[in-house]
Amino acid sequence: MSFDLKELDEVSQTLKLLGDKTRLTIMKLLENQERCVCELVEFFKTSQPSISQHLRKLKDAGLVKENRRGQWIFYSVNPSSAQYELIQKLIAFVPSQDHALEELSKKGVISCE
Amino acid sequence: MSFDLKELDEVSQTLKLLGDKTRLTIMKLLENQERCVCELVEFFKTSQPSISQHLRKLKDAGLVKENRRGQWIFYSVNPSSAQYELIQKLIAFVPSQDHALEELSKKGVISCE
DNA sequence: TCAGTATATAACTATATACTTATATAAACA
DNA sequence: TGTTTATATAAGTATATAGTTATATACTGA
Repeated sequence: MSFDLKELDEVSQTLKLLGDKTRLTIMKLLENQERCVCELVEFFKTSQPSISQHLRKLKDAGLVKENRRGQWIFYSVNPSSAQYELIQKLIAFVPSQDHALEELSKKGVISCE
Repeated sequence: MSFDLKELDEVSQTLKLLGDKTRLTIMKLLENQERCVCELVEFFKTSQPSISQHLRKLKDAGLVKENRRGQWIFYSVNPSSAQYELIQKLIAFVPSQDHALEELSKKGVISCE
């Protein structure tokens, strides 16, 4: 397989992964800081297994990395990914989620530690 | 629905569309010039309905436009799309298909007019 | 008007995907 | 050690998607 074919696969695979609203938003949320699974579950108001499965896909693709601290597993963008530059450019087009995050921290939901 | 939600939908919808290797490559091929359906069918060595259906999705999303000239329908990138800037940035990451196009034109396949 | 060519659409099928519920694993702490 | 909390995984289901084959539409030129 040529280098070009591999690259095309990688780019389209990355776009397919981020073509899901939940995963795209997760990457946006991780843009500047790590987040634990429980924060993401609260944010999306969905089930914990659903978030875990999305994170698993992002991790398998090397787009995020995990870091366990005690009971919590914190996820962050993986800057070593071959797709890092592409990801950065992509999430620049995703609207900031700051207002929604604020709502959550007002309610005291976001605080794992 | 808030503006942000709409934008998130639009971006993820665009990424989902381009998360398919065929459609991503079509957008790359249309980067600098229009192409008729028959050229794309030859290029991908796949069925005509398959290409037509991919083009239909890209057109429904407003990413490409069509221009009939005689029997042929030429597709090109739609610069008026709200996603145009995103698309431009994305396809910059897709490897050039020039070598493969050369093969085709050598064989005289690409010449609709 | 008819035959040929280019393209689109419809119907069907096979596969992929996302979500749910149930359960397993791992750490914390009493 | 037993309980609680955080997270992952497995299995099942419903929906979405891409491709195929068959057919329809539209243009061209004799």
